[in-house]
Amino acid sequence: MPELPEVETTRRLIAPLLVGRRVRELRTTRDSYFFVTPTRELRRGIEGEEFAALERRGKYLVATLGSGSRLVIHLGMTGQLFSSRASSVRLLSATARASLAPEEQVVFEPDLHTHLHFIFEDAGPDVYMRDVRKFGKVLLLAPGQTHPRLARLGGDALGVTGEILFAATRKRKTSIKALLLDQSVLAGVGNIYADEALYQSAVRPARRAARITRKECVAIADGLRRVLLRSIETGGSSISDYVSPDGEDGGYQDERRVYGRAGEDCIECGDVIRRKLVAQRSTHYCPTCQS
DNA sequence: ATTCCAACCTGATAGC
DNA sequence: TGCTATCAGGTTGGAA
Repeated sequence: MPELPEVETTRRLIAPLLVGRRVRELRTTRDSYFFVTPTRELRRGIEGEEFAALERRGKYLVATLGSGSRLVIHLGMTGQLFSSRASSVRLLSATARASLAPEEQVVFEPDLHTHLHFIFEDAGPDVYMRDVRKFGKVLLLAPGQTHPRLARLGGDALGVTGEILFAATRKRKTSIKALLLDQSVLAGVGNIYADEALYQSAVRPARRAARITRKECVAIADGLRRVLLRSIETGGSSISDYVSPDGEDGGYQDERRVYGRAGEDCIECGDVIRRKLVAQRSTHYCPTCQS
């Protein structure tokens, strides 16, 4: 779920819990696909270091350490980065939820999905990263070192313009939806916001990119920026796993027009929202409003 | 060069 | 109740 608005919300709320604090201990789960950098190296590079800055690049978080090394985190599909003070049922498995008494206070305890546990030298809250499906990624870059994952990224989706899209879509045989999801074209757009932006701009997701007019490219760029900014304002979308670092749900799931609304009525025209596969991804659109 | 597709991993849910 | 099949918001690498 974490797309640009969720990652940006996470960045804003977790930055005060990282920047200016020195790590005393980093606990991890066992090495796996999840860790691009082996855990021993991670611990060696991070313990004793102070976080100097936290930036976002597309859906990646990049934390700079005092040493000049950079800790790169991708939340994948189910990644959660949060404070030990966070309290949310989204941080628990369904079985754990079911055994909760009504109104019982949720106290988070690290479980087998909690892959990172930062403990700091001061007495403030710990920071956790949890990721059930392990599609997330963690890597540590030496000072000045780059990585193909970051090098490949296109411009940030918040800075998209009609001209950028128009240039990127020419001679592309693929669908406009697939193009929006391509992180080397635009960094930060995922399945939810691609569908929402295409709805806002009245363009069908399956349309061939090269056939989109300049005017439509402007509409799509405007739609993207509007949807992404509004979602950031509301704290992102909490549809299945996403919670803010404080344990709060986002608000944008209540403002969705198409994503996950197949079979329901279009807010604008009353026609039924459809769902079909485009670019091998579940895609939602209004057959009347979008053409 | 571009597009497609399986793979990575786990859990929730629907259907039998 | 239990089993199986299907589906999930992402990205990669290699095949087509």
